[in-house]
Amino acid sequence: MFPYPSGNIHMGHVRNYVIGDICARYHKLKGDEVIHPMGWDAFGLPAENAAIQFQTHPKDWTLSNIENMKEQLQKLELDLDWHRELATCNEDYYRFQQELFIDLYNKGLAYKKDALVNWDPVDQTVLANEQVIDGKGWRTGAQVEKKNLSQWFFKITDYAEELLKGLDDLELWPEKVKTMQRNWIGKSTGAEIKFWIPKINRFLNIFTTRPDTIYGATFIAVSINHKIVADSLDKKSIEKIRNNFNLVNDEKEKLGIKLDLSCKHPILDKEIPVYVANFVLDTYGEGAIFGCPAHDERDFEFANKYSLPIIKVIECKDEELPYTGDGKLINSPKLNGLKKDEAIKKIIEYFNDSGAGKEKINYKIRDWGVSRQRYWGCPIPVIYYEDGSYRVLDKSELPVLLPYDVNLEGKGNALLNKKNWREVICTKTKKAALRETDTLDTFVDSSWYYIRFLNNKFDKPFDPKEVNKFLPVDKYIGGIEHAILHLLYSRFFMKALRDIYDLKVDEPFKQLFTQGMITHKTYKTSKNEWVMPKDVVSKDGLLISKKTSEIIQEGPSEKMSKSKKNVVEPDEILENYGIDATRIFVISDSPPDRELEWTDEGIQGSKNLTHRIERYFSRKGGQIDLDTKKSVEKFVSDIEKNILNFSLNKCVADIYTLFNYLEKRMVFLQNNELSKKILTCLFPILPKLTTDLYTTLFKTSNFKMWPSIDRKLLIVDKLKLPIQIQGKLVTTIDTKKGYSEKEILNSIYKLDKVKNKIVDKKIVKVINVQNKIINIIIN
RNA sequence: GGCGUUGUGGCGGAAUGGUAGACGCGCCGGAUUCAAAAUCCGGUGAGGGCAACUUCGUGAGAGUUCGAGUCUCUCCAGCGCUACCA
Repeated sequence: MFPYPSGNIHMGHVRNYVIGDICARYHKLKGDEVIHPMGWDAFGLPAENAAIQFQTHPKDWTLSNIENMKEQLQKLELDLDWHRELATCNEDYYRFQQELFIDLYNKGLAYKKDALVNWDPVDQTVLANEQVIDGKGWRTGAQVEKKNLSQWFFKITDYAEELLKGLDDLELWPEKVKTMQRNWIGKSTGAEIKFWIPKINRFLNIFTTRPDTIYGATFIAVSINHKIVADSLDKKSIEKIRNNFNLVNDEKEKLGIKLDLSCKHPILDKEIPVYVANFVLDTYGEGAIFGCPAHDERDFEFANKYSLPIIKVIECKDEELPYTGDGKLINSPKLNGLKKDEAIKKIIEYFNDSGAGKEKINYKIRDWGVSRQRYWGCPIPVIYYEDGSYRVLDKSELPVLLPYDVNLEGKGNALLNKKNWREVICTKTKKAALRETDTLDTFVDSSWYYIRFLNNKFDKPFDPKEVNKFLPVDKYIGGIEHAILHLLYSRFFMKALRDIYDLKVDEPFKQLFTQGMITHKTYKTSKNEWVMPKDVVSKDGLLISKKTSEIIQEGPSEKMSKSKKNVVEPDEILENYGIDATRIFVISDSPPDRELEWTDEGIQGSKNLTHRIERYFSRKGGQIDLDTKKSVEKFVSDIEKNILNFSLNKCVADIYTLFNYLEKRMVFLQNNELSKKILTCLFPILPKLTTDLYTTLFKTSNFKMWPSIDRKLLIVDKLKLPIQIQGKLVTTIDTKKGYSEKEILNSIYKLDKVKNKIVDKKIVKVINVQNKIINIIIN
């Protein structure tokens, strides 16, 4: 995943990109065609905030950050395709995004509507549902407000089913991410039932997953934003109710107001009351429910509070109420005796016939709101006429450039005040018009950058031939924090573009690898001030501050963060330990998908390993025999397997194992062909060191291809065969592969350890798993 | 509450159903050094034994199997996501 140019590379970036770099270098050595790009997710709010704070311009701030971070990445000597570099804030990127917007619009996948949207009062912009966490803005943490605004949306809901189904085929994605996406899409199967309201002469549509409990329905509840509320109460009363709802302290407390309406029960000859209730979500289903208190916890609570009847329709004990499990239907003439699933099937059939309802699938996912009331983003290519109508521009009218000269100090979106940019004459109608001042959510930028990487100079967004040839991305590496946002949006984009451009690609990322975060111990003074690790020294068993000599308390290891100051700077680490040691350490201590604790001992140990390898190749002597060749061959095979599995921590273990073995036997390979093999396999992990050593030993820095493995050398004939009695290990014996069971048993029975155990016993059975184990069963 | 995921030495972690603890860190001995760092050699799951050796041991309990860290079920704990989703 490409980074946001915040100013500096941090250790998380280093880990992310080193993992990718090792893969890329390995595949290049294998002769594979590798695309290993880098770019910048360069639009977004921090630039605007920084611009105001530091009296600069978002563009200048962003571009200078990019320059700085690029320099830092280059210090890491990552093998990146810099010719593919892109920044989403540059015209040559976002103009093509405007084309894609037009494509989406023409395909009916972008539309504008009035909607109750999430408003972040601090960032002064709308947020997508995915960007609201616990009712708070994902960046600011501010309580999100509801506002009714006219907004652009992408119709991700059209793809809900495909996005859900597609997850099953993403075998190389972590289960965790797939689960999160499944939950977010939130498919449920049930029925939509029509309830007739005689007084206003209309139906109320209600979605339920439990149509089998229809006979137990004793009330209806709708959301405060439901149409029938607006139709039956005046604005003042609605506001009053809304305020009452907002006053509730306990989020789960149920509140309801009875409307002067009642609904006909769709089967029984009775009417049930209609409430406005605070627990009914207006964004799910149609914003209305029927309450079956006997078999739903919320309905039960509500019914008790407002003394509504509770009718049991599934067999259970009274004290079990509300009972939500399966059971035999009762008190339900058409369904009595049936179990839940049968009852659901039957009642839906009945509704189909009577016209009172039908089977319905419902999704939690909502359309993606992409309008942002901010300056630093991709302008939406739309103009508005004085009568309020709008026109989406033609591609020939692009690009709509983001003006540079704006006043960011004012209130709201700076584009609103940029008159000479905003006011235009429509080229088609010659009428006066105003440009759309909202910009696109930055997640739109990142939803297709991997496509643009294929050809960042192309004069259209992409070349379908290249897309079909190279996509999906084989290996995609990044943090898990994008499990829903970026990774879901990108999947949607890929599918939408597939349908617009008739592409052959269904998914953007074939394999997803989520790397773990980097943690570090935290340090605090007695005044609760955070202290950076580099400012802490150990003295007489105490930790003290280098600067002030205050005593420092050590806290738990937590994710590196500027606020807790428990960070180490990549620049300093590179300076002190070098590229290779840094690379080794970020992959060595933990599997790459788990968290890694940064420690001084750890990075020092990695440094020592690089010295040791250097030293090894400077020494001479020893006899190269078959065992040496075999150990090198095994090394090649293990490293390869572990790189392919992202088990990079095991690669480091393989390195230690190899050198432990060679040094123990005092075999120093020097400029032997075996050294070539070893150095080639080490190259993806330790590019700098191995290049130097290779040059010294072989007078060239041109690595050959990744060595092909001689399978014969991987065969191990010598064998320590475990001998079990009753499945418990008794001893091991040295033998060779392909031993004869009969002969080996004879010798086993002579062993004291075995004799002692089987004396006076009868051997019932001997299980010989050839070359693996022998298990003797006695009675 | 729901879903997912993880539980293995002092620590990070290895183990296609077949010798649990590879490899590293730390620690303990020793060599080298005036001394330290670095380096090198040896040891290091727990209990018992002078020893050969022996018993126990992968969160708990059951099951499948000749054999379970690994598969199944039921719990427990941590982590993550989600949460009035009808």
